[in-house]
Amino acid sequence: MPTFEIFRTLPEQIAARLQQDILAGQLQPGDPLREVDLSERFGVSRGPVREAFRQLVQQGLLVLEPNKGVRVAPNPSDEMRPLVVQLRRTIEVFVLESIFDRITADDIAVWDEILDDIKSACESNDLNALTDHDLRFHQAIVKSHDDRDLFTLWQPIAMRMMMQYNRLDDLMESYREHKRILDAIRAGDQWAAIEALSTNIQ
Amino acid sequence: MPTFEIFRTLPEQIAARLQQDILAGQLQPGDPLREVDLSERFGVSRGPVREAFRQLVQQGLLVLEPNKGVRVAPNPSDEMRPLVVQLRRTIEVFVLESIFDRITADDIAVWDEILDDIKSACESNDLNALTDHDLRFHQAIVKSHDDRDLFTLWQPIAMRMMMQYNRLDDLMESYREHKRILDAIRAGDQWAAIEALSTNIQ
DNA sequence: GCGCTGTAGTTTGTCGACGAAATCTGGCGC
DNA sequence: GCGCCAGATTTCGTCGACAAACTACAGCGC
Repeated sequence: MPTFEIFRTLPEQIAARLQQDILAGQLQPGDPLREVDLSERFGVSRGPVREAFRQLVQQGLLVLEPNKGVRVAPNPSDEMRPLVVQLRRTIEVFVLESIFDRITADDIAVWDEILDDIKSACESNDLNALTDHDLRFHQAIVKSHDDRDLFTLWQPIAMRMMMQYNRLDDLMESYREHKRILDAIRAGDQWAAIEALSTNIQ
Repeated sequence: MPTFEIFRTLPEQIAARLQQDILAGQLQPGDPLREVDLSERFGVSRGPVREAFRQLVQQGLLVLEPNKGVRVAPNPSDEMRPLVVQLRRTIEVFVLESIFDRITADDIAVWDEILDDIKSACESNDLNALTDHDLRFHQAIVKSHDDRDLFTLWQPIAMRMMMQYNRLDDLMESYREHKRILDAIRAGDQWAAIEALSTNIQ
């Protein structure tokens, strides 16, 4: 029995941890992951680890070869990036369009907090933290849509982009982009919000 | 690509079977699925069934409530359909654009066979068979792209559409639409092929 | 030297069993 | 009759063990 508090299901916790490690580059594309290694590392049996693997496979972060285990997925090819960008834009713009007049002060408060985290990460030049908070920012927007199903549709697409998070030379630019989105939302300017969102996704 | 599906693993076979049952409407939205029932039905243990469940959850065909099991997912809301249509069009058009000048006679031969199946299903007014072959037709196109990852990205989106396959009054129209796509490809007319594909996806 | 083959060792795939959470059911108090 | 609580039952979550598939490598024949 693990000694730490359980917030979500065991497989979810494991998947979340591995996702961090992969997006942070501590696990490189091609690296093999063994079920026993991780089950020992997390102090659980192989079952939950296996389930976490399958989850991450569906999200595109791992690739599965039957009877051979999983490896960290290769980065998406350059050819595919425009497609993935277009798909992600389509979804997030759709969300913004369909909830824009229903956004509450609470929503904005949450997003503001994440924006602060983004700012901190940019200021301290911490790329890993920035990747994490950037993801959380967009996650929060997508999840604010009533239809929770939308999030499961968005996630694998967003993951493909997060795997190669090296678009900006100046990290601070990321903070400015997200601030522009949130400011536009706060001002009730839907066009500007969508414009800023589209600019941020590329 | 082989003309018939090759199933490597047990969970894959189970997932494929359940997918058929769901798309054919033999399992209705909201129906609960119990692990022991299916493990007995397929003569396997609960492990593989569990894994198949998780796979179908990620594809949007099932919904999972922790500690409560899985149910057949509700049909996508009408509000979401335009989004899903746009996403699926984006991907399939992308595939067609990026492989158009590399399509071989073998590719077309495979697609022709599936088109025949579609024709048969339309003629015998068999909606379930049509759903199945329609899915196979588009699967074959998407899978013909080098990047196998594209398929995993496409699948959950396509599934959302296949769950409500009731667009046409006259089934024969489906055959004509797919024939138009394939004829355009055969004639080397990229614009017409994309146009026909977009018409088919709605 | 080169390639094949068989064997040992590693890793995944599957299974049956146990414990935990949720649901159902019946009885009690009001 | 109605609502609530407790025990029984069902179902999921997790585990440890066994079986099957794959890998690596040494030995053999050519």
